[in-house]
Amino acid sequence: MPENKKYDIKVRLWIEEAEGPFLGIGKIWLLENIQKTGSITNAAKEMKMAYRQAWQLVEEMNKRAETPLVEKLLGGKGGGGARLTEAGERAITLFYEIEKRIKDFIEKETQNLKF
Amino acid sequence: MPENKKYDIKVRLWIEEAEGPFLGIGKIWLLENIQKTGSITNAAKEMKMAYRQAWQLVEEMNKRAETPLVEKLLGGKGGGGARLTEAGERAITLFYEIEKRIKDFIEKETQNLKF
DNA sequence: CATCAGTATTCCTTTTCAAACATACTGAAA
DNA sequence: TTTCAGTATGTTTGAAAAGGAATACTGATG
Repeated sequence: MPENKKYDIKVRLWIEEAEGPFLGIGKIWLLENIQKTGSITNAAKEMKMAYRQAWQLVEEMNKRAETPLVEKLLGGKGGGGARLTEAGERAITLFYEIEKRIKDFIEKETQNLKF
Repeated sequence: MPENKKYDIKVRLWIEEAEGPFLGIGKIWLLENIQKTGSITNAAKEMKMAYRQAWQLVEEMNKRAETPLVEKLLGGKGGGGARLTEAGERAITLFYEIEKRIKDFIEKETQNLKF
């Protein structure tokens, strides 16, 4: 009688666009942190990620979405900041919705895997 | 009227086990090539991957499956070789089955994404 | 018109991780 | 008992990505 290890299915999903991967869970987290902190700088700190990279991700998202997901405020009181556009907020919601549907499906459909 | 880019959902799935990721599409391809060529060396060549790495992947798979997926033949005429065990063959089938079910589901469930 | 905090951007260092290299080991068969 | 092709394994190298570090830019506000 074999010792019966436990195996389960993991899945990672992302939105793809003509030029390649467009939006995955990493960028979604970044969006959430921008929403929460009001700036790219603080979002990056929160995630222990370099500002440089966070900024690049935002650039890419904005360029490749039909309409920008993040609105950036330059200069002024507090130096500026960043906040989500409506499209940005919708992106978060939509992503999690899709993810949940898929994960629920997987949980239902796959059990007792053996290798 | 916006230019309507096309977005779709991509998914990558793998089998997870206590110690982490256990079996994804990369290892499945390796299994298939071992099956096809009869050795790790030739499978690796086929995939333009270093023998060393292919061998390590096989080791890992074998250790972490309940029963080895690849049987290795050492020395002898032709130097030996490798072939799939029954468990190895089942792994391939099972993996693709699960993948197909999930991808079909995604295709049905998600269309007209907008960002 | 100086300040200030966040955005924008370049450059350089470090880390990581894959690929390449090198070298034993194995055992059937001639 | 030599050959041979594949397995087994350590070491080295190198390229790409991540991670700082440094610097300029922006504009509301006092």
